[in-house]
Amino acid sequence: MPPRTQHRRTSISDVARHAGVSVGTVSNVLNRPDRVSPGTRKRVEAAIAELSFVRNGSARQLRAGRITTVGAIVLDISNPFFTDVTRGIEERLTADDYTLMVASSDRDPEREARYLRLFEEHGVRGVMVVPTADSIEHLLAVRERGIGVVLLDHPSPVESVSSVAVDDVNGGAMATRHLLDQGHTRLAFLNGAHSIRQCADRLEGVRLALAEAGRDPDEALVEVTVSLDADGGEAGIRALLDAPDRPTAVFCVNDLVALGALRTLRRAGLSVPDDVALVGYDDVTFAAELATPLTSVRQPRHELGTRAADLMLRGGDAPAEHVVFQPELVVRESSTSAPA
Amino acid sequence: MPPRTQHRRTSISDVARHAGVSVGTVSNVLNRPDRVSPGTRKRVEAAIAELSFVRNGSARQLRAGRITTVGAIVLDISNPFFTDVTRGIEERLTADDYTLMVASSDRDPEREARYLRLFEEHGVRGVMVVPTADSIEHLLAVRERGIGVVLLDHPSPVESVSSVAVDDVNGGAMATRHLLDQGHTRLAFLNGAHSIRQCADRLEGVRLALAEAGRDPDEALVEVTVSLDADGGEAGIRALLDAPDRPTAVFCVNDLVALGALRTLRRAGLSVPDDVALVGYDDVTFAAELATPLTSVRQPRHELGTRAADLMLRGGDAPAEHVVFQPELVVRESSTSAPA
DNA sequence: GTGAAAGCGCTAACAC
DNA sequence: GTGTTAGCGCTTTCAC
Repeated sequence: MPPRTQHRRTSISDVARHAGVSVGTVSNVLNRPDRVSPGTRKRVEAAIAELSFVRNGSARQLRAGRITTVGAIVLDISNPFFTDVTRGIEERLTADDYTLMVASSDRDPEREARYLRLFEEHGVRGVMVVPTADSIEHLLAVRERGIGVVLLDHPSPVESVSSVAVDDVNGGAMATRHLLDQGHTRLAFLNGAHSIRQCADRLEGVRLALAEAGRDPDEALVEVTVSLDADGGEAGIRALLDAPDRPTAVFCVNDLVALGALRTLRRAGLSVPDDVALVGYDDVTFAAELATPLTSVRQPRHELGTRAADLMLRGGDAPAEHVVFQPELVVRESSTSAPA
Repeated sequence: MPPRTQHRRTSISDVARHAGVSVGTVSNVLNRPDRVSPGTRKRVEAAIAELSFVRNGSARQLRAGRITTVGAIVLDISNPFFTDVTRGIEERLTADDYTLMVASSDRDPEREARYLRLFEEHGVRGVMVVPTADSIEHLLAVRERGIGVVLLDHPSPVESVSSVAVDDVNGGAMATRHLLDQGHTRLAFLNGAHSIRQCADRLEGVRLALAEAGRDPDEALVEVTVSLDADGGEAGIRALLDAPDRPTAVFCVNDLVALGALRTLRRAGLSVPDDVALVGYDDVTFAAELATPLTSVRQPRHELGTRAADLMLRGGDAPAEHVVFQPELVVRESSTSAPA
């Protein structure tokens, strides 16, 4: 049976009494030690230690409005992309002694709204959000109430809200140009639903690069809509294998999809890259570690986070900024042979 | 220039004034709506909407002591294992309308202590901690102050502190027995530092299984100490390849290490599993998706989290519990041919 | 350098 | 059913 003594938490006045000083003095020791004479300070510090006093953050925040907490809402915390972004945020915040509360919306606008309210109740100084929907009305409302808002991995639709994003159009274009450079003419794109901004943008980039090369996107490209995981990649490749005019190159909207695609191609007896070239997106940890290392579009995940936190920590009166990072194509074996 | 109006947050008394009622009534609408007549309730709700009022959580908590926040400190939030554990925790907490604050200690006892204090200041009801060190003195101190403590992925060294863990000794033994069953006689174990409890335990399991089979662990086993990532696996295999008596089976302390091992074996022209059988640990998402699907020891990550949250949410006077889950061996191609 | 006291926004106990 | 009010623990003037 644990001795979980449920007595009242020891408060600043307990410490004051124990040290024979006033609560104001204890508060000074805690917040402006230089204002207190060394003697009393020692005494108060001893009392704090003896009673193992821990400040009540709620009271502190209620009184002082001193807010050192920031919230972040990402689409899916188990996605390595967002994990790395989060770490970037945390690293930057820690440097300024801020704390981060993270939540995952799981692409559900209701969950996003729920966490948003929760963070607001907890008096966060600001929130960094990967929006689930294109509308950011609700975020503007939050901002009206004096809470900082930074859009994560999403370009801002309005001038007044800061944002940090990666150029997905260019990412799609880079991947496509690379495949065209390798001599491929029939391309497939395993993509997610166009309602997901990243997917729509990457498609736009693909079409752009095709047009650039003088190809008609409607002819040179087969787009297959799949779920954003390995099963999606498997289904996508199955659909392509059955088609009469098999593409020689497949671009996948993320690395998990590419993983499923790779597996399925191999099982079908096709060689990557000799029969089919493959390019993924995100450059997750294991992309380089696969039996056939995967060419992938790398995004500056960590920097995305640190930069977002940067924008968050600037004063509320600083003008909004819209940062757009450029992705980088990491070429590996999965795309570097000439097509058969 | 954002209109970040820094005026005072609208409070419950603003709402009361706007609706022409008292603060008590507004509070009642918020907390016990049934106590309020439908007419006034409507009016108050309208005022809340119009002023877009959001409750001040600090004041609420300060007054009511109503604590619905729980903290979790894991070793490394970017490790898929801990991500899944965290999701399990969150899921369970959400069901009871609790909120989770997550932090990553990065195996640094100082960071652990820092977050522990922070959580305590924020008045969390309890903390779930994967301890960085074997000592849990500091956690006992926290518990003394009325805060619940549950050890995560770590068996409790004391009866009075609840814990949730997975049997790593058995996990190591299962993997080893499987390899022995396949006819292997010369085994290697790519392991981490023994100061990490999981590593020490898994080694114990390996030796146990060898002894069980009548083998002398010191003879039948080569242990190589590596870093807990893919580079570690690569280095480990390199060391083994140079050895005179190459093992025919390699057990890796986690799947990332196994990934590096797999890659390096292939590059050396060795077939997995025909030349060398391979077993990993954790059964991460991509284990099944590799060109040679990886046999791995699966841990009930999600359940580990939900169970820990369960223990956390029980009343403070419930007796401590020590839950130990059993891992499960997931057999795939990387270990299922007879040795060459 | 130190103490006294006001009050942050809220909930709950108690009047009416 | 609704209003009034006392604090929760803290920071911060403002006296002394």
